[in-house]
Amino acid sequence: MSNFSVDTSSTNPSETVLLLAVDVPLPGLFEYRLPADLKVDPKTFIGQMMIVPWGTGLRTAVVFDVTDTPNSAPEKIRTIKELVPGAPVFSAHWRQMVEFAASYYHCGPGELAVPVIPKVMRRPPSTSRRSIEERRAKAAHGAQKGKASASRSAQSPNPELTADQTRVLQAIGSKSGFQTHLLFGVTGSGKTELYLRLIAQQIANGGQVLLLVPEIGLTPQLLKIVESRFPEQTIAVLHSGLTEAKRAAAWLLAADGLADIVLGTRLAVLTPIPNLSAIVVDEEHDASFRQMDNIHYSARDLAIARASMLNIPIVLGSATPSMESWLAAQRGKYQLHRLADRATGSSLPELCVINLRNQTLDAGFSPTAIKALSDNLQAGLQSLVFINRRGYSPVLQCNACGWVSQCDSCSAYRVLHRQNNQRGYRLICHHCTSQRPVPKACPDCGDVDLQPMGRGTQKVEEQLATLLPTARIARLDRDVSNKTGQAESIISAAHAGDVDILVGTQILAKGHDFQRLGLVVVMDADQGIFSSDFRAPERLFANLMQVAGRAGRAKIETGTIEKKAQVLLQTRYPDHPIFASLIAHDFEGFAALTLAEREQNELPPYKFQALLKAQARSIEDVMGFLKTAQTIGQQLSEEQNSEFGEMRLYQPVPMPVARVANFDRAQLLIECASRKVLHAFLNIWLAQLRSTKTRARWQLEVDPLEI
DNA sequence: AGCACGCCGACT
DNA sequence: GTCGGCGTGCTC
Repeated sequence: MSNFSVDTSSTNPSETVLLLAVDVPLPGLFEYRLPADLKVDPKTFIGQMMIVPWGTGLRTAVVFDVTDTPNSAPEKIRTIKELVPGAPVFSAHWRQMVEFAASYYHCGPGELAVPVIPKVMRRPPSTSRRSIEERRAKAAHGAQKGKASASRSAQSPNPELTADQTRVLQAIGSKSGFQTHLLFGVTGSGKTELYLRLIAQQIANGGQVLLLVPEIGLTPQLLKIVESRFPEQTIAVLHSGLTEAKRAAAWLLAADGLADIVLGTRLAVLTPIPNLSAIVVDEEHDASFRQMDNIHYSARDLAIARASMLNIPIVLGSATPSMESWLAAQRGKYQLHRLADRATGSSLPELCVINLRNQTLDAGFSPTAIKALSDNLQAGLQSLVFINRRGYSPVLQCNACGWVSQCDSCSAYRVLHRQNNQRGYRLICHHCTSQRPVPKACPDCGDVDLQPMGRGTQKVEEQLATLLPTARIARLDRDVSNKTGQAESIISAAHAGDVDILVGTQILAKGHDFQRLGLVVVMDADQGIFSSDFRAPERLFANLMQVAGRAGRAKIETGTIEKKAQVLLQTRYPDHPIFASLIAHDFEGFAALTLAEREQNELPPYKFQALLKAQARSIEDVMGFLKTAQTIGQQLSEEQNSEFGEMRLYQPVPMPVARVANFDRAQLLIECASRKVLHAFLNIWLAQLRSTKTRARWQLEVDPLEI
């Protein structure tokens, strides 16, 4: 206890105030005063969680610092309502990381800091059902009990490492301190086993390990593997599908240093982990590491920043690394480790490209694909059919006058969906989720000849049933997986062998092992080849590799003959170089080609980008704002002796879907070869934009993924 | 982002 | 005459 007291009388010219990260999308920290009767050194509150008045209500906040020289006028500074007892104290390292992230993504520190705290712990103590101390005790008890029951079950023996795995494990272990390792290997090459070995090494030394995965809800296998390998250890699982109470319990185990392994999705990257000694990011290329609810950040990049600040190793694993990571490895910034062997001994699947041109298709399938599906069914094996469109049909059209099922709030069509339970159909907009019944006759001309154009998962499922009447067919897409339990039951039915053909979207490619999978059909491999988004081919390659990986996980034996799993890619552009790389399972060739193209066209990862997005009720307001922003930016870069001479500002353009829910949307891309210059520019530019009067709502996205 | 204030349309 | 839509402005 110090005698440092807080003088609230306004005669004192300098008073010590706390600087807090408050959960609002405003830059910087906010100044608050301690209650006058509290005679405690304000510094002792650094890192504590507080409830503070904000506007008319209350907000959760974290104390980041103190200052003797507040910026606000004394009468503007409000007093902290209360301290949240029992909350973990956020370490200097954690605060540094949040401040780094806030400056990098040009958002408020509180926007990042507060949402990582479980909701039930963020409330004022008086309104909480359970105190944090109670939660903590319960979580620790639960973890203890979990260990006890786990240790009774036999621990699965560690599999023998391949020569490749041993070499990589040694290479990673030989480097101490911060190092980004890029672990490159196809599905089944044994990346997971390496993660487990690394984790074992770290926890043997008393460290905590953070394991980040794309979407844990869909990959319970990994959790099972980790649990069975570490029955004596405490594992904190953090993902968006948990109940708030469970999330709080797991989070406390991590934050109190009790969890040996923190297994989580992107949300977990900012979890306080006091003894963090290594980080693993599985499927580092995966887009789901990006964007949280509102703020767009890359969990992978933040994980690297975190490892760097703590001077600890980080391992990024992928069969198809992002171009950013691959280039960093080429330049020696990351250490590249290749895992060439297929550790499970199963062969890679055979990929075949099917030219759709001049072919008579049946239900969207080429004759080759239908024959393959039928043969695979005869052989008693399972098939996966990929179609990247939800619903029955992407658009409903009037054959007489050309009317289409345009959404009246968005620049998109309403998609025809078959209702899950009833027989009926509805038109649903995938952007604003508005629904309409299917009109009996054309709203424009009254003709009754309304035709569904194109096909989605529902139609494929229906048509396949006609084509192969004996096959047991199931469907898996977001519409199905949104209904609780439905996705799980379909997956377990597929695992149990009760499904012959599984039709679905990309959701199917992630982390499922189908033991008797003999065939994968990709109905339309073409989206992405001629997309306006320069990253589309990269995503296509990663998706197709992942899909192919599904088909090659296990050796399939029919009778005495070993059957190689087959992947059929239907395309109208069979000569596109992407397919040659795919057939050869040659990511490196694809990456070399892609990087050369990116360098030639001055695109990331050779350039750094930021995207200013704006929306308003009228397109004039949106474009007006972005034009102003462009002019301001242009002036900054053209000033005499400007350090921003190399900044490039593009013309504002409407977004690919220009209108959503009656808001017009447009964007302005800016780009620079130097990250440092880009961020210095953004700081000045954004400050000017904030003081620009406009009807448009806007936000900045750093390192945008989709343009 | 919330939340309050303020100004215009369709209803008990 | 009001309820409520959302446009606008403010938050230490």
